[in-house]
Amino acid sequence: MRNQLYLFNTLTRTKEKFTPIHPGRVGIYVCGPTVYSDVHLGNCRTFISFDLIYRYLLYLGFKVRYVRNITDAGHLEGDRDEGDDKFVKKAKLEQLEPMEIVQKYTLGFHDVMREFNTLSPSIEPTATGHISEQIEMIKEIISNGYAYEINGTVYFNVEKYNTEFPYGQLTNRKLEDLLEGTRELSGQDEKRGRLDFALWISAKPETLMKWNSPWGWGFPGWHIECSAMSSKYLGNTFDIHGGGMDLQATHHTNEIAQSQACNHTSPVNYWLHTNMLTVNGVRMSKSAGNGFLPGELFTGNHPLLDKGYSPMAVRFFMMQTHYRSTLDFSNEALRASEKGYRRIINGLVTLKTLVYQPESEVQDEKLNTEIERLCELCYAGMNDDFNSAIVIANLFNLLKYINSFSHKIIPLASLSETTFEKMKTTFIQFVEDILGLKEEKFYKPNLIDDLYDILLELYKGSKETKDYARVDFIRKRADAEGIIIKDTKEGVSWSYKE
RNA sequence: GGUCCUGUGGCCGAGUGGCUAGGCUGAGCUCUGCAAAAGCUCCUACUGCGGUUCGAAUCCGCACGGGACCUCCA
Repeated sequence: MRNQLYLFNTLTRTKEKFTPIHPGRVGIYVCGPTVYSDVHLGNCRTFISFDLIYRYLLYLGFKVRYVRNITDAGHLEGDRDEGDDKFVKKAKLEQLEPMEIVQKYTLGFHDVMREFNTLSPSIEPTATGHISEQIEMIKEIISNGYAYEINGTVYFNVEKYNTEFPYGQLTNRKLEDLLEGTRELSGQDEKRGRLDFALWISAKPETLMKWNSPWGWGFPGWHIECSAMSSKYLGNTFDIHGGGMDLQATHHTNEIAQSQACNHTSPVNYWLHTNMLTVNGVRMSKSAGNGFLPGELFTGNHPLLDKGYSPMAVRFFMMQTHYRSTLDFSNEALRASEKGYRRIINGLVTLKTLVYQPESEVQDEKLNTEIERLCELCYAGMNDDFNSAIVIANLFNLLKYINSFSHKIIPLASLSETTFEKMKTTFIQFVEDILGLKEEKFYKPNLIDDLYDILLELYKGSKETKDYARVDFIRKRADAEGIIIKDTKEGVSWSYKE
């Protein structure tokens, strides 16, 4: 394990040295998507950022249990603890069963995550699969005196909780300030406190997704699922909890309160929050309607896009920025990243072909030191709160040398074999294993067809100049690849060898 | 209104109390049949005004600009 990992803890608003609860093991929970519609690029950024974090923890040799949930129930529209569940609303719209919606968008989400080359979490629990755990937790919170039931709905008593624990700790806010930002309770409200939130919501007759509970038929509130599932799989106190910054004030604040009220302990040691993706300076969000779907981005089929950008170019684009900074989306920025990504990958391919051959030449002491230094800077970058931007900058610095070696501008033998190996493994591991970038050979869908066309043109040209040696060569090589080149009356074409 | 964050070169983006990240773009050079790639060089910034300091873009204050959260959202 290299040096020490530091990470920015939202709870303390400082960069802290990372010390896992159990040496060598890390438990991490990340709030996953609500699968009632397609994930947009902003959602993807969070998951890609945590993929980087997960990958680096693995790289450091930790045994990591990475839990990322799927929210497939109980997520209300609006803040009044009434009205339909998002899934039901969408289901009515699409004339589908709620679980059909869940299935459709869960699969879609997984496809997108795969395109972005993210590693799968260790456990991907669903809210609907953990209803009883949530009910048990709510029961415990009630019996501990932090929640009350009214007409089949259970509310968390924030003001009472706040007398013992700092409710607004995660966003550094006092209860009075929070209260100031909320509306007066109207006569329709049944909850007692303005900040109280629902743990369990009573079902209406038309509610489709409902479960029986001690408080009657209903469904769980949004926040309780994460508390229930994180404690189930990671314990009452675990190492890292992550999510987008937009979840900090409400969802995560409530999660802490629930877990504390239930388990009498603070649930998480390190809270990590990723920043937002913006479009023209404004946050990308579902409600703002400025979200890009990954598919639109890949194909370029969107009014704001000049062209399509490949998944790896987009991943690289995100990696060039630190996860806690906002990232502004523009064609110009994306184009720049696309080029940068290709340079890195070309370098990667080049590097893999480089073979060290010691020569009698004198080694360059300073060069060895410099290369070693650049390698160390990559580790230092990641250890400093997963600063992938620093890593990439230093990879480019290394790339300059890699290209110089490859072009024999600098003789490779001026490096010691140890330094060469270090450069090689550092570059390859950082690009592939940590940043999660891979060579996209054929992200251009028609590339192979186009290459056939080129081949056939060469073939035709060779026939015209009666270069039969070349003609035979092309045909033989194509045949070896399982492709038959045919001269027909209509012209030259090819088919698969039968 | 409340609570915060932020303002870096043509663009995107790191970072730090003094040792000028990096990428993209543009210009030039080397190499080169042409081209590409690659290497080298140049364009060298930190919103404005004060203050602290031997020294600040980096710390503090004020002003202005941008944004987030406080309501569903990664």
